[in-house]
Amino acid sequence: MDDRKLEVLRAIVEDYVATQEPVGSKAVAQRHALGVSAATVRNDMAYLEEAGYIHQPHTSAGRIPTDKGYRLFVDRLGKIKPLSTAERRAVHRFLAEALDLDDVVTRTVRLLSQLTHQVAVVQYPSLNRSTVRHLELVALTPTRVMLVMITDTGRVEQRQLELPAELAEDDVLELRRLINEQLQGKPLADAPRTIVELAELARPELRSSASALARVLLETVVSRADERVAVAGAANLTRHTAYFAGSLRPILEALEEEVVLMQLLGHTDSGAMLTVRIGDENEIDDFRETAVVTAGYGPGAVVGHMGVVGPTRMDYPGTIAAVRAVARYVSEILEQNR
Amino acid sequence: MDDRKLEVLRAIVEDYVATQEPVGSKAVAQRHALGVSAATVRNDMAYLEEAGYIHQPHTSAGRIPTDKGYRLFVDRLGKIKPLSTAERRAVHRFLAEALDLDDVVTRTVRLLSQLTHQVAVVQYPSLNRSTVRHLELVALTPTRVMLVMITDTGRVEQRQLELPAELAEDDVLELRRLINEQLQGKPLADAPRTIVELAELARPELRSSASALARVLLETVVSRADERVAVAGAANLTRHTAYFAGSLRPILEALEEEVVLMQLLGHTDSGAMLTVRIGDENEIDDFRETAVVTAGYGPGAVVGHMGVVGPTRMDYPGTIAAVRAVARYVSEILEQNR
DNA sequence: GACTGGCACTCTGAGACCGGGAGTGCCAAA
DNA sequence: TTTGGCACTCCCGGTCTCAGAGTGCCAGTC
Repeated sequence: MDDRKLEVLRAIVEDYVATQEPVGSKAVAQRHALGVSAATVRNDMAYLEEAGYIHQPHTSAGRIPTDKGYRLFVDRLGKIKPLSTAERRAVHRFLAEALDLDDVVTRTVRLLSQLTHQVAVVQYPSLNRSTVRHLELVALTPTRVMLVMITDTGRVEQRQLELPAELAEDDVLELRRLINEQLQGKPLADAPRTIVELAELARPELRSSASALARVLLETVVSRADERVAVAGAANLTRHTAYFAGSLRPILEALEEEVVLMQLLGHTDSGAMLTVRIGDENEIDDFRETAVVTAGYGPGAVVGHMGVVGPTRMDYPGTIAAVRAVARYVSEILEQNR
Repeated sequence: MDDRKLEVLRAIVEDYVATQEPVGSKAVAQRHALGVSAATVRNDMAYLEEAGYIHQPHTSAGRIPTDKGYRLFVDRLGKIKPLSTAERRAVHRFLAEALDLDDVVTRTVRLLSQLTHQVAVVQYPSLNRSTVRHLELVALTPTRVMLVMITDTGRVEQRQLELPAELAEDDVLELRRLINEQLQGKPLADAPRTIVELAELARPELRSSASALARVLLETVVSRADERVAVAGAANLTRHTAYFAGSLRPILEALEEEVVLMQLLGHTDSGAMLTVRIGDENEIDDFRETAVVTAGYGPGAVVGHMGVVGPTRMDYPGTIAAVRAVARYVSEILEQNR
């Protein structure tokens, strides 16, 4: 395809994103100093439409990019526009103040939504990809203990459980020592194997308690594993109220379903640090009219994902830059806290 | 005021809530076997309008209740309609499965929003009204500890802090003993006084660490105190999209502001177990077009609030019944777990 | 005095109609 | 390959009309 045709496509995408209105040949020829007349642009547009990159809502209207058009724009045309230094500084300052992981996640999700004016979604560091830093047992009553697990990413999970037998103070300490010996420093993905052996290693008197513990640990690691997600900026969806028309409700509903959000963030192109999914590329039906920009984050390896959801007619260069910058900085913070 | 006039008002409220359209004299006379003609109803309506309970969007339209009209309805006319036994059983079953407090709150807020088809808001048990069950110190590194606080309502707060000096294992145990001695079983509202004395009670070598701990404890108790709130069912707002017209965004935004939500739940009529605030009765501007139904909950004394937010044209009897039932059952659960 | 049927009046909302304007496709010429 | 010109299409916003719903008021009845 012609270089100029690509320029025309870029012009259409940029103008449409800016004005929210179909853009005509005349506007393109005038505003984007292509050095050709509107008639020429019309020819190019006819080609682009034929090829499926743009379409007309009706005869005698301007053109609108299709999903395929946005895709081409993102892949080849959009020059990522880096954040302004002021923005960059604000991001750093805001995130640096975070006290602990919860705080980091909460601040991140707010920041992302404000920066992009879209809905932001941040996954807590996946337990599967973390290692155990420490396990603590707190006796609440003789038969009730609280299990606290702290990972290298700073995530803290806590569960309470009822024990089959009363435990003395020393017993608690022994169990604590035992589970820490078995799990400390180990990646949680490998934990299930180790956990099942726990009961056997305990003194006979502690067997039943140890296996109760093991059961809860397994549950925490396996079933609850990735479920935590933070969302912010849902109000931004109303900016595009015309766009989403009647379909606002299903999106709001989907945003409250952790499972759905995990899918949304999860399907990342292996390898790529940043993924953009546009319209029909989303496998979840409710998001067929949206674009999703996600990035992995983590100290070294990826331990979680974050991203934003908006209309396909979004400012891709700006959004991509914001998501990437924030993901990188959060990774740095996790690195430091390790 | 005439008994029949009240009946007319009830009819208008009920029909308007059901149909979302202004209701005329004929409809009232026909559907609500009042035994009088439409003309008579018209006279009553003229009176009700004069008195400010209803109004006409324009001449030649039916009548719509005003905030004042809803208020009268709620105070004197709406017979609370109890939940069906099926619903009641579902509530019990769903909440009984909760594993810990987080789970209770999450389930409660979902339940409320599903039961009422509105946005539900649930405050975590206020720290100010809880007592300390246990405090735990977990050494993460020689100079970093995690402080875990567990209250009688099952709420768990955890914070990490950097210490000014290295601590030996015994030191940690001693500090733990110290803070537990000082705080265990005490209401957190009284805690600040006790906390400031902490440092003085510690051995000289531990003073600096103890005061760092005290500082974090104070922060947790005072500034973070009531800030936790859970929200669900925002998607339900779109049901009333016509009603909220352009004002959907501010409401969505307000729902993400914990401070605002706390105000919304906080201003409860002293004494009353259940509060209904209609339209202008809400002190927060963004909620001037909504109705808010809130109830306190807690084992014995009130430790937190929950409620729903919806359009003033809501099903008050049903909503009130649902909020009350759920609040009661959550209170029971907290009672059991105490 | 309270209620009722009748009637004239008002106002909205939906549909029909219309003209301007934006944008197109195509063609012949450069 | 590009361009200016031109006929054509279709939306959008405005005006107009009309039926329908609902009212207020009045005079008559119980």
